[in-house]
Amino acid sequence: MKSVVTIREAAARSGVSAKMIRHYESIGLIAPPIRAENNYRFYDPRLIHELGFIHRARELGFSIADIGALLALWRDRNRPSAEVKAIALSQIAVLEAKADALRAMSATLRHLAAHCHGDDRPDCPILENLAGDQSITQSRK
Amino acid sequence: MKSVVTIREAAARSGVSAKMIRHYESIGLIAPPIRAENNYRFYDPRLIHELGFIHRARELGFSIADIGALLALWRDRNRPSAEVKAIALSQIAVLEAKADALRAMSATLRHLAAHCHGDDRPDCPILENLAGDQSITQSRK
DNA sequence: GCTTGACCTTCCCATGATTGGAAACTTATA
DNA sequence: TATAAGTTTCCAATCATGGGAAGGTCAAGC
Repeated sequence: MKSVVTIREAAARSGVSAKMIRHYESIGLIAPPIRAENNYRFYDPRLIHELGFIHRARELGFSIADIGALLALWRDRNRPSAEVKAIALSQIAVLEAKADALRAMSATLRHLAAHCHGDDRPDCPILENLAGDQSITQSRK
Repeated sequence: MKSVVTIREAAARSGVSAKMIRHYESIGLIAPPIRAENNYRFYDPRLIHELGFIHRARELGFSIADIGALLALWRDRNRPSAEVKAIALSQIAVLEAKADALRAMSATLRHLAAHCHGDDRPDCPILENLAGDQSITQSRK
């Protein structure tokens, strides 16, 4: 198993598409790999490892900026874990805020849809609500 | 209170920014408003109403494409409510899938962060996990 | 009348992460 | 040698929104 591979193989091993590998290089997130005589990029295990790191961080929703910071901390053997944890906690807060917003939208829509016949008749509380009629969402038990 | 107003007033009344009002017109989501002799746009209550509709639909996370369909249904007095409900149910599914994905990310991160000291010491399960070390996320109680 | 400031217009560009594709080149297969 | 499959760079599109420039228009105050 070769340890220095083309961009296609690096993509397969890291889970990052070849397109995005080039992109991450262009924005300076990863170092440029070595080039063969034919100008092809070749990736060593260290770079592939970093790409895998990026891939997993993206799966956790980290922004590219955050990943840049995390990579810098990861490369620093003496980094304080507090810095990493602070980024993670901030990201948790962002994720939960987004999830809450989506849940709120979903709950409102479910409420409206529950009152919509969903048949051939034209009257529809969903449209009425979007049109500004408050009678559905107003709770006046 | 004038019933035909400038774009600024239409923005204030509908909750859609003037920028976005022009944008929605440019993509055909709303009809072009009348123009005064000086080429200024002027909005009548019907258009302002539609902009309010769009604003509320955006708050519920509908895409512009979906809003176009909803607007068409809204303008059609004889539309079957089933079509509206189908769009809403699809949107609910999208929202909940996104919320679930965010919650899963958050849960994983919370789990990792809980095991991170968050002090001056360099060892950090968060970075270890991102680096590909599975020992944290593997649950082997 | 002239200046100032607050509008309006169109146009281009940026965001964030990713994908698609074109044009040109190299390599491997048949 | 033809072809298919890789690679390179560059440009563009996505989605919804915002920023800003450059110029036209309008009202108020002096």
